[in-house]
Amino acid sequence: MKYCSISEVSAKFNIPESTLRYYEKKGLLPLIERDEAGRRLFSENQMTLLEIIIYLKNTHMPVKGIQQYVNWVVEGDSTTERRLEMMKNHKQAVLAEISLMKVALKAIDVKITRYKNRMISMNNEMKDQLIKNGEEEV
Amino acid sequence: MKYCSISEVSAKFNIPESTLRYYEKKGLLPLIERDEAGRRLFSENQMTLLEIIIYLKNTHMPVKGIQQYVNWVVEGDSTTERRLEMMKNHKQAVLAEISLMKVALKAIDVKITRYKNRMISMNNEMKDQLIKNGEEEV
DNA sequence: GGTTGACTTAAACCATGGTTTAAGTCGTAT
DNA sequence: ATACGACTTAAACCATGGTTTAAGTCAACC
Repeated sequence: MKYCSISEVSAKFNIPESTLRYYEKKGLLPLIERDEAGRRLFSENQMTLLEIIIYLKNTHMPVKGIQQYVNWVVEGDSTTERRLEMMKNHKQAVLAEISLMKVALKAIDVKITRYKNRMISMNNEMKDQLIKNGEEEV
Repeated sequence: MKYCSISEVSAKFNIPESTLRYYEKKGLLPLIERDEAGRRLFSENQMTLLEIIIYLKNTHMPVKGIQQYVNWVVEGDSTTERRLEMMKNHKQAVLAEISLMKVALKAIDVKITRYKNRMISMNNEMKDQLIKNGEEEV
């Protein structure tokens, strides 16, 4: 089993060390061992857990939810059903959020189209103006 | 032009009145008129703006960004190009976020599958145990 | 004409999710 | 042996995005 220091984990996952300490304190990263000097040693398992924590964060699960999930992981197989329920619910929440974002994207696209067209007509008006000025000057 | 009171807007968009007041204070809802008694009157235009603000919030644009956008809207056609750029950038950010979420969803699906299978095997083990006990009792 | 109910304000308060600071301990390279 | 860099802790601090509170105004109904 290979262990990583906090700086290695920080570099690997691109997460500040302060955040990793904060996650430990909040119970998101449980049972981290220490070396003789008291420095954290992250096991493979913990890094795998960190990976899923990052996925849960990327899908906006609040820290408290992740905390609950991690507690259940630590508790072991007796919590499998609760974890299954949690992940199923979370999946639905994420799907709902994604579709909300997609609806918003459409509205944003409408804006983009409108602004593009406005740019074009403003451009045309400028040209017309130049031509008109040209005629008047001839 | 029809105007709405704050309670009507709150009900229509399902946003607390306190939040609408906060948005006004932060400059997200500019130029709101008042009746003789000092109560807010939301115009059609402002409600259209509120709708796009909600879309921008749903796609996680920070209040400061929305503020900037609204300032440009108020400023008028001379800011069309900047608004176009902003919306194009924001669209890319949203697409990136959605794809991050979709990657996470796959990891969540893996968990769901794993937990389902574990439930099944735990179930089977229980049945085996029952059968074994049955045989021993015969 | 007094009590409701809907609104107003400024300012204090809150939750979330970290980040920063200060003071101190190791282990190693010079 | 000492200086340096990497780490430790607890506690204070911060940004974001609201929400709540307290004190007051107004219009309308009874």
